Amino acid sequence: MLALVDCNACFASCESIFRPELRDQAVVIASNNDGCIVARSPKAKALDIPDLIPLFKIRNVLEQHQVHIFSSNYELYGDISSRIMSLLSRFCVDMEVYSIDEAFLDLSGFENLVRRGHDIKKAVWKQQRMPVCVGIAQTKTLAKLANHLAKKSNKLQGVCVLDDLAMWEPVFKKISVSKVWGVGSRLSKHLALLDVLTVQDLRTQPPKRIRKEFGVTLERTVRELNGERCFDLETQPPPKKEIFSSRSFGKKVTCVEELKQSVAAHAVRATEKLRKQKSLAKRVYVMIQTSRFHEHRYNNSASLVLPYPTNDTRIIIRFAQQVCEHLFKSGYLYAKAGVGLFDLSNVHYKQHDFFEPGQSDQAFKLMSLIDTANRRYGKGKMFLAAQGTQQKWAMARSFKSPSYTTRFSDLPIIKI
DNA sequence: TCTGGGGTCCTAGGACCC
DNA sequence: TCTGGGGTCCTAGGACCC
Repeated sequence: MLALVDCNACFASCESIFRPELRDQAVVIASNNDGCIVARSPKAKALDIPDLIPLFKIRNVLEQHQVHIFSSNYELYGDISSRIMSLLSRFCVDMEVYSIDEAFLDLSGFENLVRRGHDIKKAVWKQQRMPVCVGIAQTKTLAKLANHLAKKSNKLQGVCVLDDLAMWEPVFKKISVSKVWGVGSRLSKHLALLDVLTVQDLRTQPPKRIRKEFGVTLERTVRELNGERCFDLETQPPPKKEIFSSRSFGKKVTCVEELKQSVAAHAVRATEKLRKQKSLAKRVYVMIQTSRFHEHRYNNSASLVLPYPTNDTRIIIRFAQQVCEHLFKSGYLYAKAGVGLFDLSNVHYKQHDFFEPGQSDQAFKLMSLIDTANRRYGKGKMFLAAQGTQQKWAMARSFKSPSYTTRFSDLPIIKI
């Protein structure tokens, strides 16, 4: 059996660890730039403060009820999280850290599961002062559902074991299908058209029909709801396949230089994460956006194939800024920018016609040549630099494929 | 005035090749 | 009136998650 252990109001609970007097008060945590509410203590939930609501919309309510407002402190939460995870690992044979506040535990071989669940809950409270709920079932999807029930029902006291599924059918008939892991708002609406409204409705659909209508992922979900394991425990999380850094600005940005500054900062952050997991990136992606709520809108993004897989901050900044310049249009109030690193590979990735990470100086010289060519032959155009050595030719080859996405097609190729 | 920041997976359709 | 067709790779974008 699998257990899902999930912290209750994680960020608000983290703040309460060091200020226990907050425990029984209304506390909310705001996102970066204090934009939205991302966590609420039970008292705050009782005041009907919605999740993810922009702070400015309910400022009055917060003041009226003297709600404590915290800016989020992700370093702190990450630290507390890793201590909790290490504690949880002592309660199982295997585990998957699923998010900052959730973990799946493999409880194979344990007998009294209700008791086990309560032991876990008690230990995390006693040692880390973090309230958690525990859902236990045969599959991840069911464990998620069990956790949801544990959170909602007072009777269960924070631990729910879904073993005999037939017995739970009356409950499944009362839970909206949107509570199922993997079913979001769009899918719920689509399912409603087929009269699939509850967990029980979805459970009893023929998997083949669901696959045809909705795809393989939802088919797996249906199977999981019937106790058939389709999603494995990932005990060693695979390295990230994409790495992002993006953020809204505190203040709107209008000039390209400021935008490029922020893109550089994101490139640095993303590259740090890249190196941490010992990967190289082959593609850099940049997006810039005006506010979604502003009338005068402009969103654009593009990606660019790097000349060779790299984790070199200078190279990534340079290319990211170049893409940024292409995307930039003056006359807009930019609200957000981001940098992504795609097509990641292991550092030990060998492909003889690419540069090795240590050779970035050579590559950098070539970049300068390309720059020179850009300046000489016209701004906004990317030229191919190709000179004698094999390595440089190798770079040339990688440019020959349409490196830019469609917005950057028709690049002239010349020899310098 | 002020509206999160990450990620993953899947699919459709275009490009390209033989 | 005819203008292959099938496989594969790539990309954009949708949908979901926390």
